[in-house]
Amino acid sequence: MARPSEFDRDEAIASAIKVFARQGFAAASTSDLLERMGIARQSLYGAFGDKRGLFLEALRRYAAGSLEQMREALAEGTAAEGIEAALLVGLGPSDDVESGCLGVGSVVEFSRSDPEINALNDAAGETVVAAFAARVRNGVEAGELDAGLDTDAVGRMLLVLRSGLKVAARGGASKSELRDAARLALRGLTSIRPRR
Amino acid sequence: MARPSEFDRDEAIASAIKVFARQGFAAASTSDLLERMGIARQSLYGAFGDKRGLFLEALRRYAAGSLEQMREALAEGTAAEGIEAALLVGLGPSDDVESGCLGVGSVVEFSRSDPEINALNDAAGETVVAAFAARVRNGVEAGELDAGLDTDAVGRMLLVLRSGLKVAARGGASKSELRDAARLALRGLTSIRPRR
DNA sequence: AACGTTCTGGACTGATCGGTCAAAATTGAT
DNA sequence: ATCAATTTTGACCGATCAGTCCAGAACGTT
Repeated sequence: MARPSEFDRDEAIASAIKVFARQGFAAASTSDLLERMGIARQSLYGAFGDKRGLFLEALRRYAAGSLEQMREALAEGTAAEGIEAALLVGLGPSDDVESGCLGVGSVVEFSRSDPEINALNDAAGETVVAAFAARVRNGVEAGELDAGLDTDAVGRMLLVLRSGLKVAARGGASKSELRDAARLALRGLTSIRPRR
Repeated sequence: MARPSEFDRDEAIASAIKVFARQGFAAASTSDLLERMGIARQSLYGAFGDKRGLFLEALRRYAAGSLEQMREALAEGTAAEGIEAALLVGLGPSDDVESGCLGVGSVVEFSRSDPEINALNDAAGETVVAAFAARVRNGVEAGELDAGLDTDAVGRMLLVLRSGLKVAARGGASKSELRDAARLALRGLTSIRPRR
């Protein structure tokens, strides 16, 4: 048999996520990645093909982890509380001032120019929307949210809102500013309100 | 006297804005810029110092233009209509599928790493927030919006929302999806509603 | 212990990066 | 027409980029 790998693939990807999240794809040099991942050049190309392959793997991993975080937060308290928690989880300068969201980062950096990245982001977005929508339906059934809501549309709005919060966090907004913004945008969902 | 410039500075900046908005700062090579701007290498360095200087100039110009667009849209119809229009102006795939927002793009790309860019974006953000807040106050006085609102906080929320919409647009969202998301997030602002 | 296999480290490659330089070209003023 | 000033042009620079190659080290198997 052959000599086994000396590095842990999961740890290496986790380190790559940090680098990509802070610097973006283009600005993260392979040397940066190798240094932070603690592996040799050949190991990277052997294990991930090339820089883009590593990025795709990192994006997949990040999306899965991010979704899991959101699902947990979403289950908290009332529907409004859970949604607010899911919108804010992982944000704010408390974690890492310079570290951004790989999802938002890749959408902004690549737009629709890379089909594979697009497919990944589209799928991740739909999953998040579905999770939000399910919690909204749940809240409506519990009488916590306005019964007249189009739950899918609300799900999409919440994804938009979360993207905006991530941009604001990356721009330096404080946790309390983010929370206030989230609450204000959520006002329209709670309780029955007169139609104009 | 000396030989006059052969290129129009404003046009050159406008072209640079397009390149930077589509590709970001790092991925836009000086060769890309020169080609699209239609000027020679030395002209760029003579007129703008370096690539970053050109970017700063482009960002300034873009922010001013974007603000002007928003002010016009903001004045339309009722407060809610104006705010919705301001949130959506310039967005959607109708204009250019690949062209993004230089403001959001630079925040995501640079985070807080470049003080000069940060100062520009911070100032632009505050101006937008102030414009939104003023329109909200106006709407409250006209009885169109809930009187209990913290208008500054609403202004900040609207900036967050606009960032999110720009990300969604860059990700390929349709105009109607963007409009629906904006309206849902604005529901909480219109008319008096019972406190939970 | 010897072998085959795989991984590691570091030198290397052509391409491209942002930026500079010097000479030619073009202008208004005299 | 000549001159001073300034832009343009295109060649050029070292640095860095993503990616390749190869020799040697480290393993499981036998």
